[in-house]
Amino acid sequence: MLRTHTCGELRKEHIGQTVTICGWVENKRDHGGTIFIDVRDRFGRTQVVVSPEEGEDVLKLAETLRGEDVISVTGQVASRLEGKTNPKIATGEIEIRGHQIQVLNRSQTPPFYPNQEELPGEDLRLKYRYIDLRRESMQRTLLLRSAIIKSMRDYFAEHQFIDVETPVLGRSTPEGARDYLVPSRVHPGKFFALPQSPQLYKQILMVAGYDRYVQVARCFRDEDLRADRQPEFTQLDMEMSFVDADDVMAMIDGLMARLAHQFLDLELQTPLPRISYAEAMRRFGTDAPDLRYGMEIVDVSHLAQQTAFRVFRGAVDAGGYVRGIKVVGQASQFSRKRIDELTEFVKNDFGAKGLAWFRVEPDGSLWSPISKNLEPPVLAGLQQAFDAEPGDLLLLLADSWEVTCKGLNGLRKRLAAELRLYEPGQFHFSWVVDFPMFEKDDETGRWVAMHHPFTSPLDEDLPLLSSDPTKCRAKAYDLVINGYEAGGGTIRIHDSTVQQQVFELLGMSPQDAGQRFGFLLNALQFGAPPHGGIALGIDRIVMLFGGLDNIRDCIAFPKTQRATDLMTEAPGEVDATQLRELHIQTVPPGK
RNA sequence: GGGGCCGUAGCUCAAUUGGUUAGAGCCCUGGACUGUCGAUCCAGAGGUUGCGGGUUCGAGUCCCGUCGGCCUCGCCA
Repeated sequence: MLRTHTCGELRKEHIGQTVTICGWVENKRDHGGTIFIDVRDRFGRTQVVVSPEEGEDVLKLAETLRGEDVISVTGQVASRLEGKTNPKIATGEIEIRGHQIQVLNRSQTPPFYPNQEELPGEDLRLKYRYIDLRRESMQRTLLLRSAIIKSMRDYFAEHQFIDVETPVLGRSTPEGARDYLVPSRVHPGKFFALPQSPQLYKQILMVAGYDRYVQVARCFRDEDLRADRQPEFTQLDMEMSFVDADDVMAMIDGLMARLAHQFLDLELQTPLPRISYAEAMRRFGTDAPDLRYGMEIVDVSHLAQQTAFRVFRGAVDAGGYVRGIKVVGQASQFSRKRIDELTEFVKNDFGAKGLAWFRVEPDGSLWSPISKNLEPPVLAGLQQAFDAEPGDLLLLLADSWEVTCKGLNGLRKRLAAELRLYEPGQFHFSWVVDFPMFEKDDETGRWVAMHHPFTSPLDEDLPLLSSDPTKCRAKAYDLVINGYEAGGGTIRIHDSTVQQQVFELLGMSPQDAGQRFGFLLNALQFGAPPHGGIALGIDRIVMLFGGLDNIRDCIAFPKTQRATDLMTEAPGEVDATQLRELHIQTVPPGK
């Protein structure tokens, strides 16, 4: 070892010892005679003092040091002078008298410093990620991530789960997200796909009798990025045999309680609250509602049927809805300009035709640019439906079910953030359950599986598979934390006739199904136990637990929004030779 | 593919309705200084205003295009 101690561990009790520390020069304060150097490693910061009595050589060397140089310092631990301690750092009561300094490596002047007060632009941080990762907050997050993953692994190990690795090179399955493809050199014209999740493998492990499987698995999806979405991300993937949905959720309840206790100092009440998909859509307009605050959606479609006002009446006559939310007591905060911004927001982002709004006047009446179009009983009905008090602001959308859901969810989230309807350290964990089995694909108009085609229907909904599949609900459950989908899972079909029925509903012939998932269907015929599981988004959980607002800050080497790596400049060009070996020809993008 | 915000010194930012030689702090270079911890003080260096066009007597500022970063809709079983 080149050192005897880290930069974070020396205390008063070490006074008198001769030690060697190594680290980066964080700061230098040169008084001409005496020089102070703060040496930093990931464990902390220690002050080194070089005074003239240490000798000409070491003093001269100390003068030349610059930020981010890597040095080792040998010297005696000493008490700081009376009144010169630094309570801001853990080692602030001591300092090292720098008898000997060795420069292990000089640093060029870096584009930015890890301790600079204003964060540089994110592109710079990503290009020089090795410097960005020296920042204390990045190190704190990666340490948190490491600790969370360790705790998860410990938990599952304690519950008899076996960690099994599954392939990264797999077979492309056309459903779901776009695949990242890997060409096969050995098989011209054929491709591997990187896994979107280890879904099929873990089911096969259940057939193989492993009973409880867990893996920290890297997953890949070639879709556009968001603040909470990366093209490669990490799942805590698990699967259990001989269980139903309650068992899987209970297992995760235990994990979440453990993590919340350990990392958030929060005692979760388990079982975690559950809400059905239908209720979530009705009350919050999303399958991942943020339950830290209210501002629930109110449906006033029944009133819209009683008015001649075309905007409202037209929406319901066309099979749509009039629904809205109430901003309590904040009407005065909403200028015309701000409401116009919200209107543009729902138009641009969710395809709403407009935004209707009402201010509740001191006398309790509703004022709005459109109130003259509404009959007094309708206005009274609105006020009653929203339980509107003076000072409240009502925001309504008259549109299809989907647009009212998306728009009101968007408004609700945006306003909650702007109006600070929740505290920074506040958390809400819940389950959303009873998802529909099927949803309509807007492009093709076909029915597709909402989760995946192996999801089991609810037992009581089995008859609906033949009578009214759209009403059929699935044994699917999503873990939602503060409005983010933190995980999702299902109980799988283990009955081949049910599986066939589902394939048929999805428009898949037995031949189609066999071609796509033959290996799984085969496996299911050789003694498949009832089984189910879940995958948790580790990056998102770290993001939430760390109080961060973007997933890149929880990943050591993330991609930009355009799915590139600014540090390595991946993706990059490859040699023609490589392409030839892979039997690949590239076609320039069409205009 | 659509909507939005941003791009000025190595970094973070400023620059009046379009108007003189584009400024500040930090960093960097040199100097002074024996107890600082955002050290201090003095001096200095540092600019293709992302890039390319255009409008104008005159563009960091306005217009068009383009590149890059971020937010978002679509997309993400």
